[in-house]
Amino acid sequence: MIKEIRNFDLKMIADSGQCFRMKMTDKDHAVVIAKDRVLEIRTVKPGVFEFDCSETEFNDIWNSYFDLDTDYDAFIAAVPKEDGFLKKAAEYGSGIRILRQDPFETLISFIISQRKSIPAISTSIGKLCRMCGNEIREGFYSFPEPKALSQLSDIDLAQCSLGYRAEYVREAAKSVYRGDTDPDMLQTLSDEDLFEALTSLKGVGKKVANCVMLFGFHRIGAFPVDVWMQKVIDEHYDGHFPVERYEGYAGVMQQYLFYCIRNE
DNA sequence: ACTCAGGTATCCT
DNA sequence: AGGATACCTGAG
Repeated sequence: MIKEIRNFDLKMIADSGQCFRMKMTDKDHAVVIAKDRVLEIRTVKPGVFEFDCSETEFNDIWNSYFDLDTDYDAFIAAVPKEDGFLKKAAEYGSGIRILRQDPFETLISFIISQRKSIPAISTSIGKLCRMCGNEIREGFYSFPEPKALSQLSDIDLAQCSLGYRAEYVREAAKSVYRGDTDPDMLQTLSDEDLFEALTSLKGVGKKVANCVMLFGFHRIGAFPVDVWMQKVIDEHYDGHFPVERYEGYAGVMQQYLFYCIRNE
């Protein structure tokens, strides 16, 4: 499958921090694991990509996963010229898209993310998948189902280097497995109610809830503020970022800012 | 060996 | 309400 795609850069997306299961295998090859699928992508030349899947699979799965029907130029163009910093950041990160990742995987991944470095997060998630995901291809494992994850022993969880997050992960998995937390139901909630539902889970605070909303439920108005974002906001926005100016898509701006400062 | 990491719960005032 | 503190462990 050869596709011409605007605003799509493999390395930018892999490094954007929204996803822990997409890796660059070399300069222009990426491997993504999502659901029960593994996908390899190659940059043929700027703006042109080869996907190692059928056209049907591309249309059914990956087109939506990479949010390819959304016009990101419009987001970039929406930045007012008064905000030179964001303007520059949006140009710099113009290859980023907000992936439509699985809600359960995103929830667990960002619970794990607290007080961990990105490499450490990837390691933990990789161990979890190997431990109780399905081997979908030689050496590649799917993200665990809620049932499998909720049934891991303390020893199993400790082996995944979860530390004090182990209880959070187990309880969240249990809650989903029991049906108390139902991703399909959550999807129907308003942003406010979704935020409430997520933060009612132990180990899910404001930042994690916003990441899960943005990356797992595609609520692109969600605006996660972590230590990096706080630094930009303090240094460039006098302590307050005008989220209200970007009502409904502030999360896209967050990604541009985040990517920019992480790579400057 | 030593610090710090994409935070959160809990315990204060 | 808002501020301080402990927390598991791997990566650099």
